[in-house]
Amino acid sequence: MALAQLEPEGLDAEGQNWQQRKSIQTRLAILEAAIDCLQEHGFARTTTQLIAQMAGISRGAMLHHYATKQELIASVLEYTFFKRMENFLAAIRTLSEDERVDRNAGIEIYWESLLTREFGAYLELMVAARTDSELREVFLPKARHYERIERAEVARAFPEWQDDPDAYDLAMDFCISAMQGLLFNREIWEDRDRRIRLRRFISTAIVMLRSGALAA
Amino acid sequence: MALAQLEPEGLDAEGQNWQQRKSIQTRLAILEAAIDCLQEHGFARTTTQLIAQMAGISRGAMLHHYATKQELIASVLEYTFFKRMENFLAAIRTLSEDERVDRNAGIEIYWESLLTREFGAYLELMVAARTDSELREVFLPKARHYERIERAEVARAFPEWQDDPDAYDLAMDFCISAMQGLLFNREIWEDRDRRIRLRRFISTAIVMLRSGALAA
DNA sequence: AGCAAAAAGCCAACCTGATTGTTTGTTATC
DNA sequence: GATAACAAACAATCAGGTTGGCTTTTTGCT
Repeated sequence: MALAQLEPEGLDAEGQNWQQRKSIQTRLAILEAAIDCLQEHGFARTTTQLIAQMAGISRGAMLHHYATKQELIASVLEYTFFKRMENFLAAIRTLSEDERVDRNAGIEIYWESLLTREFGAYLELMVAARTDSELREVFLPKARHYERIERAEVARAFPEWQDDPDAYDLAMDFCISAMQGLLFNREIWEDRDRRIRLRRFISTAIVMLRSGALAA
Repeated sequence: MALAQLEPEGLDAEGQNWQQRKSIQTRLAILEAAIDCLQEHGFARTTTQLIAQMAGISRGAMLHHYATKQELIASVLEYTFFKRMENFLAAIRTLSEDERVDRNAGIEIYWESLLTREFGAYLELMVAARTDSELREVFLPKARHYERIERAEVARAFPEWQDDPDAYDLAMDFCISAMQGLLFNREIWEDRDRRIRLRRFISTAIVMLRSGALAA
């Protein structure tokens, strides 16, 4: 149940020969282009043509690497989750114990991870999967798998929770819900100060949950 | 700033003549069909053909009532918001003071309002508007307007908050974020008990916020 | 009141543009 | 020579919107 287990295969290995290196490079360009497309135009308007164009290759070349759109989307799913998670955990590890435990700085880092291109694309797939049955069948099993990995990895990064696993689970559910909900309403709620106040409130609630003052 | 002000025009008046009544009836059938389509297939796959088919009329007839898809969507937006809000407020008014204030029953009613067909359709437009620039221009101004109305109407339904408007604003933001975030992750989090526990936690946090024990 | 013109509700066929996946061909690498 | 990377053209499908026509209701004029 470790993050490293699901590092996208075929993208990291420094290939020996020219063709492998070229292939990896092109695949990465396609994935990054797909992320941009998803973020900017949404899943529905993310056409294979647009991705290829943004990646700077022909559609034919793209369909050589990813035979179908579904196959590409599955790769984007893995890639965005892994990249975001890796960056998030790396950022958490840079925190001092004081910042992490007493000042609850992980919350803001989590919030920032929701504002990345990677999560933008992931989110787009997440909402599209609610109504697109094909995507749903690809997305749900993966999302549930990722969720378990995320929980385990984050638990390791926040050892101060380890003596109360129930509270930790609740805090995770709570943090994810509240933050993602805020993300969705961000554009409707124009008042930035109010959004900041909400994040501070969420943070306070989590601290109180950890201290046992806010038992469910 | 009252809900009644934005009751969709042309749908409620009991028209005198036959044509007006027929027209209203058809428009309602179209709106309800659009809600079903949005909920089931998502915005991207909600085609005019599908809506017409589900409403039991021809595409030509539909485009007679709503000349363009954008026009129809704008009507769906108004209609779903109004209908959900009206039902929500009506349900709140059936609560006794004890249920509402001391047992915080409004939270569960709000949650149930998020599970309705109307909110399902509204949500679909909300997420699609994040990346569809045409829809965005229709959605954002309306959503911001509705948000103000919602706040004012809900404030009237929960008079126990009226002596602390700042806490009320925060509680609203918090409740909306956390509940909608939960809604999004509902399918990923398979454990129903954990979801119930999260709602209880959110409820507790709001009660503590009202009592002043959880100042931001 | 009677009747013709106008308008409303409705339908079917057509047109244009876009998207996906397939097929065929070309060049460079193994 | 076989295979991989890539490109371009093709076919099938499907979207939204327009046009013309048909039936019923409403309106206005005598």
